[in-house]
Order: sequence, then structure tokens, then C-alpha cells
Amino acid sequence: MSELHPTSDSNTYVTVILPMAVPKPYTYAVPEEWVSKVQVGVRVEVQFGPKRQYAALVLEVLNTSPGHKTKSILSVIDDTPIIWAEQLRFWQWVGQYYCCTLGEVMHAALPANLKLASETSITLSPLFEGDIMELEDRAYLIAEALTIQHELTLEQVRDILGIKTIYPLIRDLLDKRIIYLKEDLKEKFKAKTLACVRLREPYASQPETLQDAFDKLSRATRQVEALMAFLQLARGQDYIRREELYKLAKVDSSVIQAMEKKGILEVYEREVSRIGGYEDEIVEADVLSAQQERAIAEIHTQFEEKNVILLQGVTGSGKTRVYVELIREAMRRGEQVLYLLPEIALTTQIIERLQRVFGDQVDVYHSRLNNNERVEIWNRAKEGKALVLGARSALFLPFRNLKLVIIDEEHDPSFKQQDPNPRYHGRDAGIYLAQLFGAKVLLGTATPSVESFYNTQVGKYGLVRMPERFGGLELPEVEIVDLKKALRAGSMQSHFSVTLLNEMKATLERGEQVILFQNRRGYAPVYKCSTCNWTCECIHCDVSLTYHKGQNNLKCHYCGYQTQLPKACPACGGKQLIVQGFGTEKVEDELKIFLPDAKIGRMDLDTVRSKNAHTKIINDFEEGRINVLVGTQMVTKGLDFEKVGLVGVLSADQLLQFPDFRAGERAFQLMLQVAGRAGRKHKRGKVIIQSHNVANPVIKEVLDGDFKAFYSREIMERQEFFYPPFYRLIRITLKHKKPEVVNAAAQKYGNFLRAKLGDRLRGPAVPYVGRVRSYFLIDFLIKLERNPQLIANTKDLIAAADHFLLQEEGYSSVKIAVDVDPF
DNA sequence: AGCACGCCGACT
DNA sequence: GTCGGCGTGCTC
Ligand SMILES: [Zn+2]
Ligand SMILES: [Zn+2]
Repeated sequence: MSELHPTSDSNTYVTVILPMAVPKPYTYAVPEEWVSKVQVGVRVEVQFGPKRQYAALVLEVLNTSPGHKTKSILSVIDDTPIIWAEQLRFWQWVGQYYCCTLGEVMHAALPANLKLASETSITLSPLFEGDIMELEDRAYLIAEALTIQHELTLEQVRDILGIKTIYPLIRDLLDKRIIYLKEDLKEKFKAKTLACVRLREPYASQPETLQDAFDKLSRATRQVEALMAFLQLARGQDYIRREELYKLAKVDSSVIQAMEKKGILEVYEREVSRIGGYEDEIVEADVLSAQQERAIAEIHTQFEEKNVILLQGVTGSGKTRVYVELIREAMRRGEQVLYLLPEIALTTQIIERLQRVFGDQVDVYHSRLNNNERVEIWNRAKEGKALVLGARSALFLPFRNLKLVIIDEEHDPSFKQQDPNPRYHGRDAGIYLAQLFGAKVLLGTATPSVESFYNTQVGKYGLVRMPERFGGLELPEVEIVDLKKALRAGSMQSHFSVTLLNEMKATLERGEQVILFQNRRGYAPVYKCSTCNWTCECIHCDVSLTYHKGQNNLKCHYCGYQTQLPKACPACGGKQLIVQGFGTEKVEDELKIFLPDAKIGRMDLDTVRSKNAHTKIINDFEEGRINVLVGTQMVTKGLDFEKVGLVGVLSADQLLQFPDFRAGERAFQLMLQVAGRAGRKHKRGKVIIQSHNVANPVIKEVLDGDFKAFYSREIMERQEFFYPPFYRLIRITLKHKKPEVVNAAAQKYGNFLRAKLGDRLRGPAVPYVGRVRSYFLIDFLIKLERNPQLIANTKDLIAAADHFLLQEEGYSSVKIAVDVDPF
């Protein structure tokens, strides 16, 4: 069963990282035959436990026996390391800083194709067209088995071949694209296109020839109708979608195909983000604005002293153009650049813009790629690809000469990984990574995070400002509507003040567009009995269910649980069930009544879920098929604002009520970001913010667009109440299916920590949502002065507390999540 | 993370 | 009597 590989000992050993949550590295012996190939950073095939094999990563090569029994590695998978020394050091920092194991970091860092394990499934590539007879013996056996069985786990492959060492072979087959990992069936990522229809020549450029076309079609009535429908559509818009034509002319593809054959129409694929939008003009402009020139010069000067610079530029100031210039310079020096964005901001628009400037010098790394594409980008980064545009996880790519890291939308909370370990912050980890490489960091945003701005104030970061919009575009005018007053005056129509409704009407009459922001999806967050106040709640979580009118059901936004609407109140039998609060769906619904002629669209998680929906909504908005767009925070990103005359924030209160210390900061950022969407080329845009609590200082600061005032007030509060950037926070969450177990565990765990931490420990406390996915939760919060020794000791203490609790009888199944810098 | 080992309740 | 539930500990 556990006999070792029948090879001679070499007295060479390796310590390896296993791609999972085991606490420490493990040591394996290296048989003579593999000694020459083994080196730090290559993967080796190892047996771990009685029956599982993994691709582990070599952390060290040792020449002395570890003094305990070892297994031998089964093979060396790679000829060259898959990561450089810098990445290994980065992994170690991430593990230490964010309190997780190296294995968890490895798991997050490597693309799936580099993480083989015995349960990994493979399939034959549908694209493989070679003759399997020509494959080498073992490859042939695998390929043959796959033609019969379609799918095999690596465990089964091992059985079929009857040998232990299979990973190098698997790697080779993956490299040659003969096999795929199972989850790979994701289709190749490509730029989104829409099928459109246009006239062929000469009809397109010479309208007078159209009569000939009609003559050609004379006997085909359906085709004549289709052509008329086409011409009708063409009067209102530049591009006509095939779907639209089908709908209006009530024809199907056969009719259009017939017309294609006759040389009248043609169907073509059009890329959705059009060329020549306002942002494009800025990015590709040959001439820099004076402000951009100044910013670039200042960045150069400040980089001589500072490693990190915060570039604070209003929406539309042309920050991207500044990045382009800095990227060009780095490329000329043969350096690598990483351009990091929040995942949702990584839209086709920005990708294509950079591709138009840098051609194939740019790679894009994001979650929509399939496994093969990921590995390709991985390998090119290792070979020195000049520019990688990516989301958080791109930090782990094996750069070797990284000299510039651009982190755009620096303030965005989605840079923080929330759930599985490592719970790292893309911006903070990016700054550390840059330091490892001696690279410079440019943080860009219109609304800096309090931390980053603080760092500019204490001289740690440089600061460069771009206060004006490119091409003299004016910043929008902001108006606050006091909902208390409006309510008293009886001038509210549901959630809309008269001010907002009138302004919307006026905007639409001028042919401009409106964006409405409400940061909550669904119809209403609460569905309850009007007689006894009973509320529909999730059966797995302690939250009320959100009513979704479109699907006519109730949904939990924490676990996805869905249920039908109750006919009567289960508590009192009452038949009067009502909603409370409102989300985007309700806003959309009511607008259809208040503005019957408006073309209303909605953009939130529910409407963009299907494959092309997101792109389609953005495209509809850009081309005017939507003139009122209702949405959640998604509307703050990727929309061309050229024709947006008005932005409305329906409820600022909901943003300000958030139960953590960042509520004010988030609200300020979101409101200014969404306000930044307003602004037309030649006219000033307008922003209306509705609030019940106009006395809240954040409202006034947004009104004035006054970041400085916001910052000064906020930073004082942070100091007074022991919050970042003055104090460091670590949140620890205990979870268990039984409330009494988690309560008792929290008691013990808290006592253990409190003995050393005293008042620095807050809790135990039931969090805002006390039960999620059937797990009961208890939170602790540790507030630490910014003293490296204290922080290091505390992390050790937490590790000790975890160990202490888990070995205590009855608590071994309590889950502990440590989150460093949680908010 | 998985997997084996071991100790208690409810079935053939 | 055994089957299988989970709680516990270990994996080089
Ligand atoms: Zn009731
Ligand atoms: Zn739930």
C-alpha cells in the first residue's frame, strides 16, 4: 500500500507547498533520477495521505535528511520553474499578512491547469484533429480511453496506465491541446459582438438605386416588408440589429438570408463598444491637454522620491491617457507594467482602448477566461509580456521585471477579496508586490480612499491632481432634495420628489438621458403582514427575503434561497401582505407609470446575469434605445456619459445607514462616482440627490464636491474612534451550525485572546446578519496600534487561539475565519 | 481539504 | 448483531 518508489536514495530532499489549507510545508525525498530536474519553483507530483496525489510546488531543495520518515516525490512536472523567487516571496507575505496558509495562497495564485490533483477530470479536446494512432504509447492509451469514456479523472488515468508517475505526461498533453481539464469547456473569450444588418452597395451609398432593390423583390412580399421595416429603422439609428428587424418586420432568418443571396442586405458582426466614444477620444488623442502634461511631469518628479503616487483626477479628466503615456515610457525601457482594475470596471471598452494603443503588447487577465487562455497569459508574463491588464488575481502572475503598477479606481472596495482565503486587498498587496520588484505604483481615482489620502498627507505617498475635465467639460451641478420637507408638502409620488420627476421630464424633452441610482436590487427588501408585522425570512439566514416582482418570488440575497409568496400570513392568517422599502425593480416599475413615454432600462445583478445582457444594456444606452437607466452601483462604471443630462440618487440615506465605520466614505465615493456620470459635451450636467437626512455632513460635502472637507471630518472621527488609518483592524468570525456551540466557543476563544489583548479586543458579538447559510456567526474585532511588533505578535496569538479552540473537546468543527483589514 | 479511525443510535 | 452518522486527528 504505502511502499515507496523503487529508486535509490539521493540524499536530496524538497519541502513543498500543497495547494490547500494545510498549515505547513511538507518534506519529500527526491529519487536519484529526478535530482537533476528538481529546483525551487517547479511542481512535483507527490502522494499526500493514503490515496491522493497533488501537484505541489517546491519551496526549498535540501541536502540533509529532515530526520523523519519521508515519502519520495513521484516525478518532477516542469522543466523550468513556473514562478520566480519574487512570487514566492510575495506568496509568503500574503500568507503572513492575511493570516492564511501558503497552500491557500498557492490555490488562489495558480490557474487551474497548473493545479493537478487526483480528482481533476480531463476530456479529449474537441479541437484535436490529429490522428491518435500517431501518439506515443501512453498518450495513445489515454486518448483512446477518452474516446470511449469521454471523461476521466487523473486517478482513473493512473489506473489505466498502471503507473504512478503521470503528471508530466498530463502536462505535456495539456500543452499540446490534446486534452482539456473538464471545467474548460467554457468557450474562448472573445470581444462581444452583435449581429447587425446593413444594405449592400450600391444601395447603401446611393439611395436612389433602392427602387431597383424593390423591383428585384417585387414578388416576395415578406422580403419587401422586411426591406421597408429596415428603412424605417434606419431613419432613427445608425446600426440595425438583426433581432430588431426580425421583430418589426415579423420575419425570420430565412427571409433575411434570401435577401442576402440577392445582394440587398448583409448581416455582419459588430463589436459592441463603438469606436470613437468620448473616452476613446481622450485616450487616443495625439495631443495631451495642459493638465495631462502637467500631471505627467509631476508624476516623474515625485517618483524620484516616492514609490507610490496618488493621482486624484475627476471623472473625465483623462487619467487613462496619463497611464498610457507612463506605460509607453516603461515599455520603451523594456519594463513590465501591471494595470489593475476592479473586476466590474474591466469592460470591453477599456480593453479595446488599450489594445488599440498597444496592440498585442497587452494581455488581459480576468475571470471570464478559460483555463488555457489563463496559462497562455501566465507563460507570456513569465517571458516578459509588456503590459497586463487585470483584476486582483493578476497580481500573482509570474512577472520578472515589473517596474510599474497602476491601480485604477483605487478606492473601490471590491479590491478586497471577501470570502475564501487569502482575504487580500488588491491595492495593498499590489503596493507590496511593487516594493519587491522595486517598481513604482500609481493609484488613480476621482474619490481617494481615506487611507491613501492620509498617506499623501503624511508624506508617504506623492499626490498629483487633475481637477478639470478634459476638453473643458464642466462638472455637474448638484441639488439636494429634502424628502422630509417634500413629504410634508405632499409633493412626493412614491419614491420620487416632484423636483426629480420634473427634472427628468425636462431632460428627456431635451433629448438627453437620465441615470437613476438605487443601490438595492429586487422590488422591495421586505415583504410582511400589515396586521401583525410578521416578515418573510430566509430559512437559512437571518435576513428578510427580497420580493422580486419579475419572477414573482421571494429571494435571499445571502444564500440564494427562493420561495413562493405566501397567500396569507402564517402567523395571524391575515391576507394583507405588503412590501416595505424599494429596489431598482420597483423604481423601474413606477417610472413606467410616471413617464409612460420614456425608454426605461434596468441594470443590476438580475438583469445582467445572462451572457450578453450587460454589454447589451450598455450598448442600448449608448445608442439611445434606453433613455432612462435605473441601476445599482453597476451604473457607476463603464457607461459613456456623453449624453447624460441628469443623474438621480433616489435615497442617499440607505447608503449612509450602512452598519460599519466606512459608511460615510462609501456613500461619499458612490455618490460622487455616480454624479460623475452626468455631463454632456457642451452643457453642464445635473445631479439630484434625495435624502431624509439632509443634515448629514456627507450630503453637504457631496453637494460641494468637496473631498477636502469630507476627508478632514472623516479623518478626525477615525482618530477619535480608533479606526484606520490610525489603527489596524482584524476581524475574526466563528461559525457553527449549532448556536450553543458557537456561543460557548466564542466565550473560550474570547477569554484566550482577552488575556493578552485586553481592551484591544472587541466582542464577542453577533454580527449584523447573525446566521448565513445555516451557520451561526460570532464576530470579534481587534484594534491595534500601528506597531509592527504588536501586529506580528497578535497574529501569532490568533494562530495560538485557533489551535487552542480546535483541540478543545467539542469545538473542533467550529470554523474560524480571520480577516485582516476587513472593511 | 480529504480520509481513516472510532465511538454511539437505529435498523436488517 | 451490523450499518452509518459525525467528531477527531493526521497527512512528509
Ligand atoms: Zn400577520
Ligand atoms: Zn439565505
